[in-house]
Amino acid sequence: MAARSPPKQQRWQRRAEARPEEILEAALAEFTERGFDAARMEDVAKRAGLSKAGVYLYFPSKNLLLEALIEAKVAPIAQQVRALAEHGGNDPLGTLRMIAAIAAQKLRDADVIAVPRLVVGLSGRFPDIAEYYRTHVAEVARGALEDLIEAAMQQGSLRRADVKAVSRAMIGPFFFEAMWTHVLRGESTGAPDQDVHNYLDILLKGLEPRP
Amino acid sequence: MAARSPPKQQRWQRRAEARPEEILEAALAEFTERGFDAARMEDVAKRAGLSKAGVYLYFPSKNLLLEALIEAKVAPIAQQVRALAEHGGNDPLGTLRMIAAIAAQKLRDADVIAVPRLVVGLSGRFPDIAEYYRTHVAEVARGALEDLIEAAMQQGSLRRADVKAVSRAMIGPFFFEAMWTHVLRGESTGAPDQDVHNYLDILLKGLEPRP
DNA sequence: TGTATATAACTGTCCGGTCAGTTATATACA
DNA sequence: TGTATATAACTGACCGGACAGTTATATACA
Repeated sequence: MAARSPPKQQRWQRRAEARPEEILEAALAEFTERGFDAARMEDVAKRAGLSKAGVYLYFPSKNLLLEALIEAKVAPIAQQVRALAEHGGNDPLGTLRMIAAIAAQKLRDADVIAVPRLVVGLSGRFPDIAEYYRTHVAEVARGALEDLIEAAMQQGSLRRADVKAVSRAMIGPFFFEAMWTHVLRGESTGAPDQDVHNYLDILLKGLEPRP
Repeated sequence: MAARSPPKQQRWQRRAEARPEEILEAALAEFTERGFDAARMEDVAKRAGLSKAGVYLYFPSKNLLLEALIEAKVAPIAQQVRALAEHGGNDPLGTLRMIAAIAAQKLRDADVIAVPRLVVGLSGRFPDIAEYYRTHVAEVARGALEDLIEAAMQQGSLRRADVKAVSRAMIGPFFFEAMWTHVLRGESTGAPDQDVHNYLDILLKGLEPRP
C-alpha cells in the first residue's frame, strides 16, 4: 500500500544567479500592466517562477524592488548616450543625428518606455525616485546632448541659440511620440527612420548659420 | 448635570447642490498628490468637508469617481482648444504662434498638468480612460493644430511636409518641458514667453518655403 | 412630521511582509 | 565512488494593518 508517488519531479531548483534578473523582469511586467500599487508581490513572484517569500530573499521590500528595477533598466541607456557623445566629438552634427536615430528607436520599445511611465505616475509620492531618475538618467543624457550642441555651435555648424532650448527641441517630439503611441495608443507617425531624419532636417535648417 | 455641550455649531448642512463638484475637486487633489491607489476615500471626503459615507451618496465607487473626475476636468479643455482653432482661420501662422504661447502657459500650471499625469499613470489599467482622453482631448487639440498647419502650407507660408510630424514638432518640446519641470522637478528653461517665440522662430525658419 | 442628507461605527477582504520548516546542492570523509 | 553532514535556497501558511464599501442612526429642513 501507500504507493509512494514516485515520479518525484523536484519541486524547485537553486538558481541564485539567475533569480534577481528574472524577478526584475517580472516586476517590470507586472508594474507596467497593473501599476505599482495594484501589482501584487505574489504575482511578481509567480511570474518569476518562485514563491513570494523567495522574492524577499533578493529584494527587501516592494519599494526597493522598484528602485532596483529603475537602476537596472534605465541607467545603462543614459550611459550609452554619454559614451556615444564622448566618442563623436569632432563630428557633432553627425553624432547628434546618430543619437537621435538610436534614441527614437529605443523610445519605440515598450519595455524602455515602461520605466519613465512608471516614474511619471510615482514621482509625486516618491520624490526620491524622481530625483534618482533625473540625476542618473535624464540629466546625463540631456547633458551629453547639450555638449554636442555646444560643440556644433562653437565650430560654427549651428548658429548660436539657447542650448537647453535646442536640446529640448531635439528630444521633445520623440518623447511626445512615445507617449502618444504607448500611453494613448494613438497611431504612430510615419516610417520611423525616415521620420527622424526629416525632423532633424527641419530643425537643423532652422538652426543654420546665417548665409 | 449632563451639561449638554451647547455651543451647538451645527454638524453639517444640506448642500446637495454643491457637493459633487467639491468632491471632484478634492479627489483630483488627493489623486494627484498620492496617486490613485494610495489615495484614501476618507481623505478625499475630509478634504471635501464631509464624511466618507457622504461621498458614496454621490459617487458609487472609487473607480467611478475617477472616471467622473476625468470627464469633468477634460471636457472644458477640449472645448477651449476647439474654439481657439476655429477662430483664427485666415492667419494660420499667427494663430499657431498664439496657440503655442497659450498652450505653453497652460502647461506650466500644475493644476492643468495634473490630469494628463494621472492618465499616464493609469492608462495601463484603465484603457477606457486612455481612449476617452485620446479622443476627447488629444486628438481634438492636435487635429485643430493640424488644420492650421495644413492651411499654412496651402497658402504657401510653410513648405510642404508631413503634417503630423510638424504638429508633433510643435507640441513635443512644450510637453517635454512640462514633464521635466513637474514630474522630475528639474529647472525650467529660460523666460517662458521669449522661449516659446525663440523656438517657433527656429521651427518656422526650418519650414520656410524654398527661396 | 416626513424625508433627504449626513455621519459614526462597523465588516470583510486584500496584501505586504515574516517565520518555521523543507528541499536542493555542495562539501567532507570513508 | 558512495554516504553523511552542513548550509544556502526556497516554500506554505500565517499575521496585522489598512482601507473600500455598508449599515444603523441622527439631524436639518420643508
